[in-house]
Amino acid sequence: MTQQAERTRRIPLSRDRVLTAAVALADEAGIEALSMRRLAQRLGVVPMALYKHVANKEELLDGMVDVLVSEIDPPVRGAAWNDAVRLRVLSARNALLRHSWARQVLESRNNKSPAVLGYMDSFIGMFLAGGFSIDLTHHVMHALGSRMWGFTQELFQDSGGGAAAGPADLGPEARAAVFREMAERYPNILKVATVSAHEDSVAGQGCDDQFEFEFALDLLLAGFERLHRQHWSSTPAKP
Amino acid sequence: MTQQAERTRRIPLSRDRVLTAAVALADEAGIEALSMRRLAQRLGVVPMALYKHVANKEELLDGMVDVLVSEIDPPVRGAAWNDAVRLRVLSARNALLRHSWARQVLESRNNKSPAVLGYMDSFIGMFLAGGFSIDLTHHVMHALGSRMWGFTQELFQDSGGGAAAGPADLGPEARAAVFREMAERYPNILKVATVSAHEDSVAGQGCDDQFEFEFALDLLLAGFERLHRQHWSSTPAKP
DNA sequence: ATTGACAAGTATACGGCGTACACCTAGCGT
DNA sequence: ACGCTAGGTGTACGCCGTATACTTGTCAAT
Repeated sequence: MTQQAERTRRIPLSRDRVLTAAVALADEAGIEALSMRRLAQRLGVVPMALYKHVANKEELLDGMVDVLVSEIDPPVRGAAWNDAVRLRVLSARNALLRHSWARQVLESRNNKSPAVLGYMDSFIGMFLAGGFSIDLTHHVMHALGSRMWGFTQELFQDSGGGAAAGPADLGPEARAAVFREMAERYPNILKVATVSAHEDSVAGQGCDDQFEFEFALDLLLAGFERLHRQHWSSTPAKP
Repeated sequence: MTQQAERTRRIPLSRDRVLTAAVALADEAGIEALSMRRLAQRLGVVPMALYKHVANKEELLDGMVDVLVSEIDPPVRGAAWNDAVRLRVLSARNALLRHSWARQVLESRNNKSPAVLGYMDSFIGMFLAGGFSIDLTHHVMHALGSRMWGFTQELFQDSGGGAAAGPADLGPEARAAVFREMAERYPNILKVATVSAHEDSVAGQGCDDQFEFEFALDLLLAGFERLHRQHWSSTPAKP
């Protein structure tokens, strides 16, 4: 009976179950809250049990990236290269935005899993299918960089008030003082921050990240197209 | 005498000394080896002594970024905007390349110190001085993203052999097997990897990171220039 | 010269982390 | 019936950041 009860109650661990739980935990509690111990607890298991399914925490993170990659749509078929690339990147971005930990984890990984290599391979394939030379494709991939994953370093996401000021909200007079100091010390930041702010707040929610992302993406894609049309090559002459 | 000896032997700690030592330690031993305890040891002091000069490890890292920023050249005066931007970015890149920890630390920071804000402000100033609209400048800064700091996510820096394969060097027959499997599973990666490899190795030291960086940078700068010339605006029409 | 405030450095301890290692145990092919 | 093995356990180690409470060395005002 005890065996029976336990058998029905507890489905055995597996690499997949571990990875899925890790993703869920990181989604909910943030990547900094993802520890082997907490993950084990969530799975109703002792910490060391995880090590029967992943070699160590690094491999756990690699596995989480694989989960992420599996959520990216395959390339659309029969589209022009630029549409294909654009859609794929935006699909990756959607996956990324669903998982707040993804950017940080992707940035920290060096060794590529088969899933990651597969994604990169098929990504490269879109340019080659579009008639790009291997040479140009190579450089174009570098130029895309992390934009291939649908993200870039965000510059202005900070907490508004200048410096490492303070966590507390400020009264209106203090706000004005901060504003005045900002205007004096960082006049240019203030200009771009206010031009796009709909609220009266300094550096409010004025930045539409999605717009910024697509702006830069399209700028690059247009540049790629131009180079492709003029048969650009990194080694201009061959004797 | 004892006092005298100790006074001469030990110059007192200071925030600057702490930050400088932290930078040196991270330079030499890698960022993952930088702990408060090790840093204290290097300074001949008990760990908690550091906390009289930095609030916590986060602030230590922020301070290290400030050191980094201080190594970036100021903008050249009297140059065209694109030359100014280009030179400044490459100067930042040089500073970055001197400190292997810089990329990772910059990526992880959210709150900007005054030094960082100052750099951004003067960076923005280069575009404005070049006649860019505030609107375009804003989007252009986003498009640059981390390239402002002289880096991008490196894509191909991995350890050659596919997958999370193994740490050991392989014999020639094993190498060939890996190669064959790569060719089968990741044909496109293999193409771009081999076209730029001077050695017979797969994904050898074929990538000239500096070239790739400048390639993408110049592509973006050219795009910026085009938009500027045609008076691009994110809000095309005004009633 | 004495004192006493204050800043700099110390000592100890806590809770958390990743994970090495030895152990148990259930289920299965023989 | 038996032993192998895969999966799960218990304990322990060394590291980490840092809270708290202490000593000590310096110097200004008395």
